[in-house]
Amino acid sequence: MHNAVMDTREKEGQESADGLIVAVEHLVRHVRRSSLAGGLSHTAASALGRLHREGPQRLTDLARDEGVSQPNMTQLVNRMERDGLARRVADARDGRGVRVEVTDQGLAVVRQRRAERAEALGRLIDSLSEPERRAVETALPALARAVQDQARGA
Amino acid sequence: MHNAVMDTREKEGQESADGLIVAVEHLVRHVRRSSLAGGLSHTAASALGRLHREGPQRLTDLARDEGVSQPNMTQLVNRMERDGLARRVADARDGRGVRVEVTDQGLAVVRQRRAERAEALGRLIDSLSEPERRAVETALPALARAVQDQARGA
DNA sequence: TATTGTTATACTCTATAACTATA
DNA sequence: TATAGTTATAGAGTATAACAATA
Repeated sequence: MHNAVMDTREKEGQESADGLIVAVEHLVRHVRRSSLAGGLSHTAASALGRLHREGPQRLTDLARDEGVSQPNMTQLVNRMERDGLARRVADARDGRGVRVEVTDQGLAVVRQRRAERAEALGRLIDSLSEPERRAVETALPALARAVQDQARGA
Repeated sequence: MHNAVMDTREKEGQESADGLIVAVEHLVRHVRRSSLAGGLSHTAASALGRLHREGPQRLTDLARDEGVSQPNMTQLVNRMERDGLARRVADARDGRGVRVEVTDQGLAVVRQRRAERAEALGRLIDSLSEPERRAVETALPALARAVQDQARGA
């Protein structure tokens, strides 16, 4: 029995993923919908969250890390600046560059949004059985780690 | 120890969610990025997937179920029709309505896209330990079920 | 010459308001 | 009058190409 399992080990993830991907799609949609409150778009929230976690950053670096084009990030920063969520400051060391910072207002919105998402996930988790809850607390961090490992490898 | 745990049981989901939401955000982003291939937008893929699962539907029903406005769905169906992924057919029972169907080409694209997402998730799962894998196989369906229960309640 | 950022342009996706046609 | 759908309009988010300014 164990040998058979080990022999097909490489295919296992693939096979179970076929069924699991539907579950992930439902979860993805739910989380995305729960976080649109606060008037903050997904894109803006993601960029602001990064600026919050990692501090002020070059526009180019922010574009690269967020996986969007440089013109896209220029426009996103324009919108965030207009909405009082972020600001541009000149880069003292490089006359070509600008550094993007979160404003206090932007910070407050980021926190509110994260709380909303956490609350939505918390409601989900509360409705689970105790073993399922433990499984979630193992599975989610493990998957997040796998995502980061894969990002590094790729 | 167990008593203390049980006493704070109601708050547990909320507290762990604060940390888990970061994991979910990483997973959400990863899954979304892995599925943009095939030239199919997230919106179109979601609508096509539903039409595939549930069969031809009224445009209004599709808009409601997908959680978008009716004009939005009109335009989305326009784009999908133009791209050969779906078609409008007159509703025999109601002269006002149209039914939206997936074309064979649309079906092929939906299948390809789902396979891509499943492969991406499969790669993630393959990099986990055996206990983590089992946790994922418990956690994801449980969360998906919780999402659906919540959608019904709300 | 290479890099940083912006501007120009175009397309998808989204919403609300106004409209047409049918029930 | 109410419902199904489209059209009009506007704004966010995305990309590539062309450009300006600095290194």
